[in-house]
Amino acid sequence: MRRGPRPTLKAIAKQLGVSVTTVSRALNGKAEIYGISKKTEEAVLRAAKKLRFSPDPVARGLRLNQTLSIGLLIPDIANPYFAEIAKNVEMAARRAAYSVILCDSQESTDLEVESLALLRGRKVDGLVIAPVGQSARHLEELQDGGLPVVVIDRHFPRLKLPYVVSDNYKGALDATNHLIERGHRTIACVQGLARTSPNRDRVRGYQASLKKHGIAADASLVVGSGFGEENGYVHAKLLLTKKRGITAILALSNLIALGILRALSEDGLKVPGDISIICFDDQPYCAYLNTPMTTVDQDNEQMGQIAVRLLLEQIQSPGKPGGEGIMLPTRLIERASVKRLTR
Amino acid sequence: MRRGPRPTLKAIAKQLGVSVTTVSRALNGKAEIYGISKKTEEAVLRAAKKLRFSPDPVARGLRLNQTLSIGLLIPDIANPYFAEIAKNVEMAARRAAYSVILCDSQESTDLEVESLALLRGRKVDGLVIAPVGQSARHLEELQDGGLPVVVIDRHFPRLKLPYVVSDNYKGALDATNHLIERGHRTIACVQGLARTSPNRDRVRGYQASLKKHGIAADASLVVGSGFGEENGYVHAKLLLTKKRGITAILALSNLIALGILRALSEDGLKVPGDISIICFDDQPYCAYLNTPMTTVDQDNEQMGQIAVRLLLEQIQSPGKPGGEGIMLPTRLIERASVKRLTR
DNA sequence: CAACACTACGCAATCGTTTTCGTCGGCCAA
DNA sequence: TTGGCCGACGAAAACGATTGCGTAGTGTTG
Repeated sequence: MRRGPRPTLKAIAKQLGVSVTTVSRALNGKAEIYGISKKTEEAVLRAAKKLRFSPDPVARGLRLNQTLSIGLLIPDIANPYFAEIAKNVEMAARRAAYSVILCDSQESTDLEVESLALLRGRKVDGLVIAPVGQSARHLEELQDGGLPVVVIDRHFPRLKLPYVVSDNYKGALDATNHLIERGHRTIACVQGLARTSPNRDRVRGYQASLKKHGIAADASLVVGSGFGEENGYVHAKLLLTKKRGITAILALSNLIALGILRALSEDGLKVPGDISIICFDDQPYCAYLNTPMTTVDQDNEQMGQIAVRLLLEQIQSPGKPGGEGIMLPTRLIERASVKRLTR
Repeated sequence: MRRGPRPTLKAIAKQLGVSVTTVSRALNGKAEIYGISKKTEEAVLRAAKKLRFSPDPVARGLRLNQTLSIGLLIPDIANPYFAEIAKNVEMAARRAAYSVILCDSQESTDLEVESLALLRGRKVDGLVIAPVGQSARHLEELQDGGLPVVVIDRHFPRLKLPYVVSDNYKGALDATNHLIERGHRTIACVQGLARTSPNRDRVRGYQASLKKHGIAADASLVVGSGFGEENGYVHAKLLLTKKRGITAILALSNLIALGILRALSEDGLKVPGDISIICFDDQPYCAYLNTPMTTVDQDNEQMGQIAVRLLLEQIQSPGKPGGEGIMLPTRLIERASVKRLTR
């Protein structure tokens, strides 16, 4: 269909015997402002339609210093949680005529820094970042407002950048309450990366619930050091051998839960018969595990959409003091992995 | 750090008292060709380093008609299978200094067409497409070689575009052989979208295995009409009520398998005690299901990397008759969802 | 009839690079 | 002395779109 090179303003201008200026103005709806006759305007519009003209975004970008694209920086796009966020970011951006340039930092701060430079170099109009979360040094220089940025999933309290995160505190609080209300008293918590904000908030929520119910916090029940599966496996194993009387485990990520399941299965323990489990981050398969898993669902759909909305607001009205930050509610999805204890 | 506007060629030129031309040539390593003295060259290089100069890709793109970006068009980036492919495409592209513009067609051919236009409009240097697969009309016009393209996952035999797909035929053949060798004779197949190439090839593989072992093909054992979970659930239900003697099911996608598990669980049937299952598309959680699932693993890591390699080859040497297509081997991962029958 | 306003446009600069032609001075050979 | 050649660079034209100033022509008014 589309034969040869794409049409340019010049082509249309020559065909109609008018100047490039006039064509540009007519196509940009500025005919009235610049006093272009209806006749000419319509002729231009018709010609443009016939030739399927669309302005070259590269040339446009050079002149206007605006690319109609945003950068999306994700620590691991293969993680279904982030993949879903990416999907919603893409959809929301597309609706606003923006394209998404995807960068995967592979959970490496170095690659995150490199990607940031790359995206700036490409002159994206804005940035949605799910930071690795171990360091914020390189993010600080984004604060000056040169480039609109929204941070998602993990945030840094000291950073003055708008963010969208889950209410991790409340999520963990609810989950722990749920366990305690069903008679559990000795509840372990297998955590992820200790120095990240979601992890800190979740542990705080867990501890707050215990305190509220008058249960003494046992520091040795909070273990783990990563959001991956191996971490869940190892620490479940250790917990099972070293601690007595654990009736429930709160897993601070999905993969951690899978690791715990593996450990339990090896030891012949049943869920929820022997041990109850709640984990963060609902996934499509959670309902189809042999024991459907009770989970703390994060609204990553909203997270992606809101992030883009905040970003576009910044882009459209620069200089405004970018929002403070938004916390999305979590939702406890009850399935079958928690047993009601009767003593 | 980076204060004010980024440095330009002109800035460097003025500072050194040379022309923009000279700066450009020195920076592009063409000093010798154009006879620029070592002295000048080094001065330019030093100044560029000091100012942290990097050429504006937008301006460069306008002049060179090349954007150093590729488009990645995926039917559903939230699907972990595609997310993993996307990750590998991004990594491979980055290694070659290309950026990835992500488009999600949401399994809609209309959106696929729209995205294609958008990516062409953005003048990407190449395209990696996992087509929705229902229609190829809009892909035909990509054949003329104007824009380098590689098709992945699903392909169209009549389309003269290089592709990278799994050996779906062999994967299904192996899986069915595996079942038959363990004594199964009445094997159902719950398929996905019937008109897509992976589905066709898998069904052919399934049928070939039956034939090889002298088992009459029963057309009513091949059911289903989509790769989603609901399809698996519904057709498993129907199979269980209408057909007798089924001892194994081959699920042509991961989500289908989840649906089947749900149906079986509702009917109180155990895997593999009552029914054996093998499904396509290994996922991280497959090993952690209560009955770890035997799967046909596709090498989506390779798929992404090879796709990018093929694409870059086309980009770097245009006019060459883009490769024929590549089939990646699948791998049967044995876990515990298949029972050995003894009669 | 000169001054002015208004209509309907066009010229040319601009964005930052790359690249096609030069140019200019010096040196050497004829 | 002059022609040729080489070393070392520069001017300017692209690439395609946008935009700050014009400005030619027509009509109106004092």
